[in-house]
Amino acid sequence: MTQIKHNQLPGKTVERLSQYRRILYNSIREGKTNIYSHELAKMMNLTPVQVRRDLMLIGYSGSQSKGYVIKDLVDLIGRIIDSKEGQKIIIVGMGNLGRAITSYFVGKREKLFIVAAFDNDLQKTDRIVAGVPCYHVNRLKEVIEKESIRIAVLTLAPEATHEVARKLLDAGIRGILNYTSVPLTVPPGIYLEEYDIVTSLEKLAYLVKQ
Amino acid sequence: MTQIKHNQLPGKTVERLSQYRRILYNSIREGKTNIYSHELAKMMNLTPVQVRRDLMLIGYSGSQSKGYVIKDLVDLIGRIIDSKEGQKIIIVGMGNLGRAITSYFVGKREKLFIVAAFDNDLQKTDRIVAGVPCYHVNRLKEVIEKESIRIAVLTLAPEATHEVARKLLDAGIRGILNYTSVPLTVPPGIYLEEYDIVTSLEKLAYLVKQ
DNA sequence: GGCATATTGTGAAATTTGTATCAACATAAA
DNA sequence: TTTATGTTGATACAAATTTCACAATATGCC
Repeated sequence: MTQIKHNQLPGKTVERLSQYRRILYNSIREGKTNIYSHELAKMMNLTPVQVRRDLMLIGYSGSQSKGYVIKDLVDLIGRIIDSKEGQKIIIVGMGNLGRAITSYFVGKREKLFIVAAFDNDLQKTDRIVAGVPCYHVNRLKEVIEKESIRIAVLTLAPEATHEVARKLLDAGIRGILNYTSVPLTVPPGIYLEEYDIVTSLEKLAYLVKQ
Repeated sequence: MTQIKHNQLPGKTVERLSQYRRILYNSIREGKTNIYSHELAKMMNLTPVQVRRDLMLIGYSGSQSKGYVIKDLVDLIGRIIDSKEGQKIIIVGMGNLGRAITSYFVGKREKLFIVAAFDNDLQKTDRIVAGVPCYHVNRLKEVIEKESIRIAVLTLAPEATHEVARKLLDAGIRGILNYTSVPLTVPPGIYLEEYDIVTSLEKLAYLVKQ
């Protein structure tokens, strides 16, 4: 097997790899075994060059006649993105959004597990919500440490965000996906992704207005 | 008032403007009237230069002694992002995610209105869901045209995505925010934003793994 | 006034991200 | 065998975005 060098893939490439793989899963299901860059590009709404560039970066080679072998490519993307034992994830804040994300996500990926949820509402805690055990937030550290959890999704009320984030880092969380409307700051070595629905809608509104 | 030239602001700048405004609302609530670039930068997790650059692009000037006048800045961002009469938005797909987004969003912005939702489940249609009237999808075109709706949020099952997108464009939708896991292609002049939770999580997992 | 300090605004450089071009090569058909 | 076609891989180029560096200027203090 080719020696892979993917020490520092561009962020956008990583995102596209995730999406390539999802599309390729579908292609496999349809019985396809090989795929050309222009086919994949069309399905992803990209240029063929960009597809080939991404695959070049992860050191995968196709053949001029048959294109890329889907199964090999999926496996390689898996070795790059997934960790062997899988990653555990927690959801903090089991309001509408937290529950929606949880039930949407559960079982979607082989190597990513939502193993716990947290809330400060006693109505929700100490029971199964959307298929996941929901604990009171004051047990964050305990559960994170016991289960060696590294990734947290924040879907809680704005007021509590900063305090919870601090506790998460203290407990050993290394990556945060922040869906609250409160921008966070994290120390070096901690990874943060932020996404806000309102911002996306306002951007669209701006574009449509033109 | 300064003549504004914002024909074609960079996409990233538009996103940040939306976020500046949200933060500035809070600052106003706390009684602040002026703000320096480095203060805003710190709250947003950016560099002061980037803040000043963005404000330069929208033609807003501050003073060396007092920084920026928050109220003026908020107003200016509003004139750039918002349209005077506001923009109407529909949600297509009232599953968990659709309902969560709707109830999260309702009332969040003065100039953005979720005016209708659609689903193909008769259990959900012709009633108020999360504060918004929910119609059957076969009434998409009718409602969109009657209400002059330009923006749609897609939170439906993957299978139906392509067909629904086609209908939306046919009915006159100009901007789509796609939360399904199916990449879309749209003709020129139509704006598309795509976001996928799984991709964000996989990216985080990749980063944390390093 | 004169000096130290702090802030804005901006041209230019650097970085990141995406695109165009083309040589090399495999296949199929003449 | 030769030619036409189509694809990959790679280099060069272009566009978008961020950061650097610093002039210009306002304020407060001596």
